[in-house]
Amino acid sequence: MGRSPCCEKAHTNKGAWTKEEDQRLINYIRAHGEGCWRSLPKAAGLLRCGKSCRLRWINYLRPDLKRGNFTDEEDELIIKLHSLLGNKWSLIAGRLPGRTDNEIKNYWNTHIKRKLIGRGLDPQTHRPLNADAETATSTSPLELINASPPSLPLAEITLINGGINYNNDKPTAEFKPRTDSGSSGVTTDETQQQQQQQQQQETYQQHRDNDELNLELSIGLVPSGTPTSSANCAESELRQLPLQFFASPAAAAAAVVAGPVGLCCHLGFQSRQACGSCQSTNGFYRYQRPLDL
DNA sequence: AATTCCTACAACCGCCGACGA
DNA sequence: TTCGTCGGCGGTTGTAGGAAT
Repeated sequence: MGRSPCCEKAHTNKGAWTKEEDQRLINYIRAHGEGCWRSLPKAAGLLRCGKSCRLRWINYLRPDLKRGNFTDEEDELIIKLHSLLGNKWSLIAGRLPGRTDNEIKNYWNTHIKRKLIGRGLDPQTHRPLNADAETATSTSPLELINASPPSLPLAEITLINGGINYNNDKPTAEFKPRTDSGSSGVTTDETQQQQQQQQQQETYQQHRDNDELNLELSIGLVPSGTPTSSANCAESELRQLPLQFFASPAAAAAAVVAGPVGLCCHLGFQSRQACGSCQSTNGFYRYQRPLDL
């Protein structure tokens, strides 16, 4: 037995919305607020599916929507957030006031993808396009978070070339190499895996030592009580972060997006000099100044 | 001027998780 | 515990309008 349709499709309009339909929807929501989308069309006198009403309102009619082209700052923020979250458009949209997930998704597919390709980066992995073919089936940073042990303390996360480090109170972070073996179903025996990981770690170290490409991205939760507009967020403050535990890796990832987040991204060729907003400790860049998002 | 191609984006579809009965 | 409903999400499609031929 299949699922019942969300609405009676035989008597619903489809396609582009008319001005009259828009006005009916606006008037109804102004009068009654956003409520039960299923019953809204009938109550508002619309021959539309409730889902369609919701989409129209959220993506087009909402008064707080920002219209117009994306700014360069928004571009870069989307790129950074995508490198962290993958295609989690709703989470990304949550960090861009006035922008919708649909809008960002479309903008990504039409503009940013090309922009990244122009920079020589793979839009999905954010890694160099000329990287080895075996990295094509790479794991997204969010997947790496999901692959991490449950109830992970998320005081600070550092993503490095697709790898991920969890830094809590230890100055030396353990590097977790990315797993490039493709689908999670592929398994090798343990010694092979260990050898592979060791090799990857050595390769990574070599790249670091040789000052080659720097694709580091650091992210940390802003300590509670720290003003996000603060010019300086000393690392000592970060150390005092109470450890936070999350019920699931997904919850941890969501917390990264929901709360104030400090981001620092280094693209291009490696230089030992950190940007003004972060500092390097033990080879790992950490943000100093939270980004005002 | 007509036709074809390309781009941008609004809208739809199907799936999933949360929630209540 | 199971089942049905609902809201939300991401992927995909349809189409209007502009550019190229």
